[in-house]
Amino acid sequence: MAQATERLRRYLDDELGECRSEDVERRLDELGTLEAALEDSQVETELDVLSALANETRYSLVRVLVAAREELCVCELNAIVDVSESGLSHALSALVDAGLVEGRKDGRWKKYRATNRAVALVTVLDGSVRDE
Amino acid sequence: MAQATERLRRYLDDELGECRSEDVERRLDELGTLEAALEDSQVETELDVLSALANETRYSLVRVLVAAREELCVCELNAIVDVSESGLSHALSALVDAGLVEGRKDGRWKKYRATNRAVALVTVLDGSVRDE
DNA sequence: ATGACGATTGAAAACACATTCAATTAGTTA
DNA sequence: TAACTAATTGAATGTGTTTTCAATCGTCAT
Repeated sequence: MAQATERLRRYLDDELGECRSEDVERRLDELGTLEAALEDSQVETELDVLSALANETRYSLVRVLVAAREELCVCELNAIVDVSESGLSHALSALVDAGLVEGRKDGRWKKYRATNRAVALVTVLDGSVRDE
Repeated sequence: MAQATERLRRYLDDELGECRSEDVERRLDELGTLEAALEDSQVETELDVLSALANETRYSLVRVLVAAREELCVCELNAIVDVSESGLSHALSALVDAGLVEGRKDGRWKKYRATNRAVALVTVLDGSVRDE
């Protein structure tokens, strides 16, 4: 960190023409404010959501459930992804934890549907990737 | 797969009251259509974007660059994250590959800014996580 | 030119994750 | 109750990712 702030001092010196140690302090403070703009717990949740989506199996499931606009049975989702029955169950469990899908038991079948969160994210992701 | 479609047949039988093999075929076809609604290459890109974001170091960088609304020097970003100089460079490189940040060389300094894609995703993610 | 500095790169080590297998739970039917 | 089926769970393994270290590239100053 000592090395790093020294470099920052030189950078600010370059940018501002001059730079006292209080300028470095101020900049560090500004950067810290940018980072802390959001609660830690919320950032943590966002990372959990991203981690849940960042996997081919799970993302396929979410995409299909969003596109379906209705709940689908596990036995139907089985036809979508290329993992074992157990792997599918693990995937769905992770998506539930991330608040991306909701599960409901219906007799001996279990059905899952996409949450609003999943719809919003898939929609924006589609849009932001389509128009490069 | 043989086992799986057999289960699907029983499920459709439950749901429809009856189920011939053509009903199973039709349902499998419908599910395939849902999955294939988007080009493979685009889904691949979306997964790359998600993978790039799904990491504490990289997500912190993106958040700060989005919040900053201006380009920041690598030496400034160094103060944000808790990795080595080399680790920071690797992280930024991955973000560039995913189209989430853009880099520009300015003399001996290098500056990065968030792309529209990054702004859109962070914004929606914030919104969708805030209102549970 | 030479040295110092900012930043990046590639390879290795440390670490985390996804998938499977085996066992289990819970619902349904006989 | 016992047998069957749908789905889940936990542990283990294999695979991929993150991080660091060392070396390198480009820029600026002397």
